[in-house]
This record gives sequence, C-alpha cells and structure tokens, in this order.
Amino acid sequence: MQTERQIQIIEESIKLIALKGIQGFTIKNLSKAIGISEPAIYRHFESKTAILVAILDSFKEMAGMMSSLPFDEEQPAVEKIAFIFFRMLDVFTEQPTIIPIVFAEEIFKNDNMLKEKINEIQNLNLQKIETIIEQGQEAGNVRQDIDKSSLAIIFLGSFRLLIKRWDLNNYNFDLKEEGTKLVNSFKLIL
Amino acid sequence: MQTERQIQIIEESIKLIALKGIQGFTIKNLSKAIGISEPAIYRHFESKTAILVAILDSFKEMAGMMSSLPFDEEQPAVEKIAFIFFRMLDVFTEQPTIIPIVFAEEIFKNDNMLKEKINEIQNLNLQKIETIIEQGQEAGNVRQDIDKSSLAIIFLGSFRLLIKRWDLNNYNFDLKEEGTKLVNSFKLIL
DNA sequence: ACAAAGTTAGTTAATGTTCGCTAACTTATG
DNA sequence: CATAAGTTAGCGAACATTAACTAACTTTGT
Repeated sequence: MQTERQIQIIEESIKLIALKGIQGFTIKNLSKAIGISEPAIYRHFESKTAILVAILDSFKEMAGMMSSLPFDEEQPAVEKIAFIFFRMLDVFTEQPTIIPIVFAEEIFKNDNMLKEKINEIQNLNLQKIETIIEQGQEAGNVRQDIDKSSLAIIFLGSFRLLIKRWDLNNYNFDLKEEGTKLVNSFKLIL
Repeated sequence: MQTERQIQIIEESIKLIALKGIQGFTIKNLSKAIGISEPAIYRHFESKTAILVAILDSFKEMAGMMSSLPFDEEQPAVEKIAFIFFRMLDVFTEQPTIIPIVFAEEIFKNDNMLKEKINEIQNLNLQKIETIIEQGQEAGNVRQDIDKSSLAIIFLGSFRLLIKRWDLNNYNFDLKEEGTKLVNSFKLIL
C-alpha cells in the first residue's frame, strides 16, 4: 500500500520527467515541486531508483488491467481492438504526462532492472493484441494473409507514433479525433 | 568539415548514449572511451551540447539523403516505400547504436534546440512517405479508402516499433527477416 | 488516567562524488 | 618556431544521500 505522500511523489516525478526529461528528474527539483526538503523525500522512498521502480510498477499494473479486460468471446476482433485503443486514448488524454515515460524506454537504459520492467509492460500489451487477432483469425473475422505478430506490431506501433507525435507537438491536435481515424483504418485493414 | 578526431568523438558519443543512456554520456566517460583526457575533448568541440548538435546534424543529413532519393515516377508507391524501408533496415543493421537516439526524442527534452532538430528529422521522413502515398493514390496504385496521413503513420510507426524492439531485446532476432515480413504486410495493405 | 517510550515526518547542515569546463603548461608536427 | 593537440590540476556547481536533531502524534505500561 502506498501512502498519500508516496503517491504524490510518484505523480510529481512523472510530471518532472515528462516536462524536463530524465535529467530534470532530480531530488532537488522533486522536493521543490512538492514543497518539502530534499531529505524528507527519503522518509518515503529509500532511493531515487525506488521511485522509478514505483512508477514503472504503477504502469505495469495499468497495463495488466488493460490486458485482462473481460471480453465477450463472441465479439469480433475488430471490436475488441477498437475498445482497447479507445480506452488507451482516454487514459492518455486524461494523463498526458505519462506518455514520455511509457513510450521512452531509453530513459531507463541505465538500470537493468528498470529496462526489464519496461520490456515486460510492452510485451504484455503486444501479446494481448496478438491473442485477440489470433482468435479473430480462427473465427474467420480477421484476414489471414498477414501474420498475427505483424498485425499486432502494425497496430501498436502506429498507435504509439500517433500518441508520441501528439505529445511532441504540444497536444496541438485533437488526439481522440486522430485516434479514431487511425482505429477506423485498422478496421479497414483487418 | 569535420576532423578525424571530431568524427571519432561523435561516434563514441553515439555509442555511449546507446549503451548507457543520456545520463551515461559524460565528458569523463567519453574521454575514457577515446583514450584522451577530458580537457582534450574541448580542443575539438566547444561544449557538450555542441557534440549533441553535431550528432543530430549528421542524422538530419542522413534523413535528408533518404528523403531525396531520386525515384522513377512511374514506379508504383509500393515499390518506392519498400525501397526506403529496406534501405533503413540496412542502415540500422550496420549501425545499431544510432537506434536509441533516432527513436528516442525524449532524450533531448532538456534543450529546445535539440528537440526541434529531432522533430524536423521525424517530419522529414513522415512527409516523404506521405508524398509517395499521395502520388500512388492519384495514380491509382494505392487504396483510397484510408487517408494518406494514416497510412504514413501506420508504416513508419510499426517500422519504428519493430526496430526499437530489436534494440531493446539485444538484437536477438533477425531484423532483416522480420523487417521484410513487415514490409510484405505493407504491400498487402496498400 | 497519565507519563514514558516510540513513531512519523519534517528540518538544517554536511557528506563524498561527479558534473562540465578552464587555466597553465607540455609535447609533437610541419 | 609556431601551431595543434595533448597533459595535470583544479574550479564552482550540482548530484544523491546521510547525520543529527525536533516537533507532533500514537502506543504502551502502570
């Protein structure tokens, strides 16, 4: 369980990284953002790395929730995939600060444990989509001339690029609109 | 024009960033990798930022070359796009160290000028592909029910994800093989 | 009921290390 | 002999973290 202060530290850390990059994520900047002294941070996390671990764990939890959505098996793959992506669009529009972290694995290249965690999260998402496509191909509602793994990479990859561009261009277009356009393209492709 | 030493510094910097992340890119690490003292670096670049600028400029030059390939106008869009992606596959297999930099804009979030440069490079690539698709749609050899911008994002996005995964998984699969598979899927989609 | 003991969450001051970078000097080269 | 390219020594600033202490609560023993 996390205390209120711990949650606050995690949230401010995410904001800091989103805004200033991993190099701007210092205990000094963090404590300033929260309004307590630097050593006070260490009453709630034993190290800076521990904060990063907590951030990634919260992301993993989120990814886990996303990938364990209880779908009606009868539903065509197109619908399931559209549902997942729309859900993600909601999450990112509500909390745009997580984008640079979720999609920037290189940030954690320093630490092997963190790198592993990021990789796990990515695989979780990719596999979920692959499974849905597989089921669709078996049920005959998804084209079979393209491999399920290729289709999964195509969907997730293009979705990631769209979201990253939205972030990089200071949210200057309507993500939900463009996202819907993209997902509709997915429907035409499947 | 760049001296031999400057080129060496740029190359070692890229390697360092690829291996240790932006936080591992320090003048100390750099000078150690090259085998000279720290102040000697400053005989060749006036600051650390100047090195990063030189790196991005070399990438931009590369992207410019890629996007100014003289295509036979008669050629169908599929062929042009396949050609570009195969070319990129070659570049990345030869120099895998550039991957984490080319595809990790967040690294440069600190500095606005660097951020701009990265954005420019990305737009260059995206626009080139969009133009090719547009020509293909006009010539009637590309489907018209999906917007050219969506198609461009789909191709570039999935390609990026594939390459990033190759990097993140320590090059443990055959990139050219998987890349060819993906490009063949593009052909089926177009 | 109440004082002693312990916990929590903060403070200021200071630790050793690393950062990018500079000054002053030396060596190698044409 | 002048210039380019290196050296050693050291700068101030920032880094993550620790030490020592304190005020405000909570728990415990009688």
